[in-house]
Amino acid sequence: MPKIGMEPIRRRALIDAAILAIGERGSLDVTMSDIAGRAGVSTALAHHYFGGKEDLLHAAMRHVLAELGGDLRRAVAGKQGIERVEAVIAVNFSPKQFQPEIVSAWLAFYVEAQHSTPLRRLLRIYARRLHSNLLYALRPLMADAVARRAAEGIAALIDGLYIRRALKDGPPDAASAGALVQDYLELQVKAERSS
Amino acid sequence: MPKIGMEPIRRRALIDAAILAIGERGSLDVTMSDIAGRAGVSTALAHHYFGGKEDLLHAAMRHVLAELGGDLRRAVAGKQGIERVEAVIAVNFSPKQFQPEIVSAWLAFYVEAQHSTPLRRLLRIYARRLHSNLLYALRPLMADAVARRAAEGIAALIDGLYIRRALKDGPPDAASAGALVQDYLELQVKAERSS
DNA sequence: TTTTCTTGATTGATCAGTCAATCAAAACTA
DNA sequence: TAGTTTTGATTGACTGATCAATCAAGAAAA
Repeated sequence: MPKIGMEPIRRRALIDAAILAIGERGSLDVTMSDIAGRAGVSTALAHHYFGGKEDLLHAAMRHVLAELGGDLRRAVAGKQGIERVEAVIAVNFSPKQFQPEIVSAWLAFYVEAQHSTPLRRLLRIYARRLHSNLLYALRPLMADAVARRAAEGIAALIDGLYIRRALKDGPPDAASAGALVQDYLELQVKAERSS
Repeated sequence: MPKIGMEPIRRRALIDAAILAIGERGSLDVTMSDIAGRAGVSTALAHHYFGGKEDLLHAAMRHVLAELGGDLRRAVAGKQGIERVEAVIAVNFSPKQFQPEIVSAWLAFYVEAQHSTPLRRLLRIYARRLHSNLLYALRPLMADAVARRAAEGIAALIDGLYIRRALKDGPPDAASAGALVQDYLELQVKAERSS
């Protein structure tokens, strides 16, 4: 039943399968055979479309990153100040992004980035964008040094809550995890007002 | 030059080598041959003393955990309230614990714990102890619900800063990472006093 | 001599990656 | 239209490399 124009369909199926496999296993230590099987094709086809395992894994990571990046861009569009920060937090704890499989995949990519320069570069770009996003929104609300620290803290809190989610430890639901970060933000803003 | 009583020496050397290897690689995906080589022995000897790879890795993790646990117990001994919380924070960002290799090893263990029940159990025990430690110290300082949230937040912040350390992102030195958590603690305490 | 420590060599399993062959739609031709 | 060729899609079978685990044998103390 081969038809023309299968390529984009297969690529997408393989990427989705890879993310799911990585998310379930919690690490990049998955076999091509597992991924291909989930996508309903042979390993040879995965190699045909992606070249090698690394390429497929990197494509999967780029997909996860682009997905979050897109959500983030849409969420902050036109927003300023505290509303903008709240939007950033909300996206990170949205049902779509805070899914256990996606969170686990993130953690796996973080680990891999430690010894893969291209992956680290990708993550660095995303981290920088998040940071400047937060900083831009926080600067009108507080002194520069405080804003920098707050941005740093929010980013770290999000990462920490992601880890704890992957381990099924910590706050069980997205809502209370998000509330915890919101609370941190409010504390910083209040402290600044009373100074 | 085999002598008697080598066992403890070799075990220790192999565990140290394993931690170093895991820390450098940033994941548990290290070979017995690598570990044994670092310890200056053959792979066969590693199997002789530890049975299998898993056992050695678990022993390494238990060692890292025991080390931090010991430091923690010593640090909080006799301390109460805010001093106790500060001691907990200080230990987590001490030069010994915040070393890049140790931090990377932690991250690797976190990842592995996602699909290893015994490892998850070990981590869970440690996490609980940390949590109740913080809670016990925070309760006199603030309302119960607030104390719980603060404990949750401090733990998540520490984890988040560990991740960022492993990725060489975020605050570069232990001091400013620790200061960030201290700042969070102070905000919570101040907010409580003014309510 | 016995016991403890140690290893080289080997085995078996797992996997990424390759390749030549198949299949079926699409495009072309008479 | 009917037949033929081309082309993209797809796979099973194979290869080579890596690695955990085993084992029987050797070397040095006791």
